[in-house]
Amino acid sequence: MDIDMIEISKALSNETRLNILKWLRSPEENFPPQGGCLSEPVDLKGGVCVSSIQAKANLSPSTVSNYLDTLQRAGLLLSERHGKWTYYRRNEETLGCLAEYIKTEL
Amino acid sequence: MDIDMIEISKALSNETRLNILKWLRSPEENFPPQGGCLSEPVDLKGGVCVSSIQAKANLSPSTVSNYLDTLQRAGLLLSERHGKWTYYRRNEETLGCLAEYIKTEL
DNA sequence: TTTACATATTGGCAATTCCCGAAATGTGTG
DNA sequence: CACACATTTCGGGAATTGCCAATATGTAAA
Repeated sequence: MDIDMIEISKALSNETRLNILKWLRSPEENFPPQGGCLSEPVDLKGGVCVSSIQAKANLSPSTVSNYLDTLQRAGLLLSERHGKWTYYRRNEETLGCLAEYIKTEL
Repeated sequence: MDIDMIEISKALSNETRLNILKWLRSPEENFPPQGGCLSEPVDLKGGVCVSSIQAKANLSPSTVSNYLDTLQRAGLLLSERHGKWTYYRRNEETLGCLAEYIKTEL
């Protein structure tokens, strides 16, 4: 697992993106139940769809979509598409490596 | 100790600033001996003067001075002036808090 | 005080980021 | 197929950052 510290830092240097990461720590506390419209039940692994995140962030859909993409390209989020919806969740592996990196290499 | 995650992330989202932080982990390995021109011996606590950092970073003095200021305002560096020289060193307290913050709050 | 040197501050242009609306794409439904 | 809806991509104006040269400030030595 290699940490691109610059990409990650850029991704983290925006309040909304930081909040999205924090909200996704407890999806059930911060977002309505997910996956209710899916035809088949799927394990969403705590993932939340873009529109739920957009409603909470109070920014335009395109901005939120861009932010989620930024976080994903930095390796901080994972996404999974089910039907019309894309569910984003935290990538705990990268977040763990990040804390470790800061402690041991930065 | 409060972490301003946005300021810190902005400070870390530049390769040279990241390198400066890493170089300052082992000043004696990365920079010439410091404080040799001072009239009285002082404990520099591993601090390195701007010109030594500038020589290694290979950027203009004003850019490096700005970068050091950015890192200090984010709480990542400490500075101490002795004579004509300003010696910068890592602020390990903030760096420790940062790793802790990422692990427990981000 | 004059000079030299270390550093900090200022001004400015190029590049990047922020955030949006508009348009495009993907996907299930009638 | 046509339509509605979720999301992504595109284009652009405002704000911020990157980096420099020029200038200003602080400090020690001549």
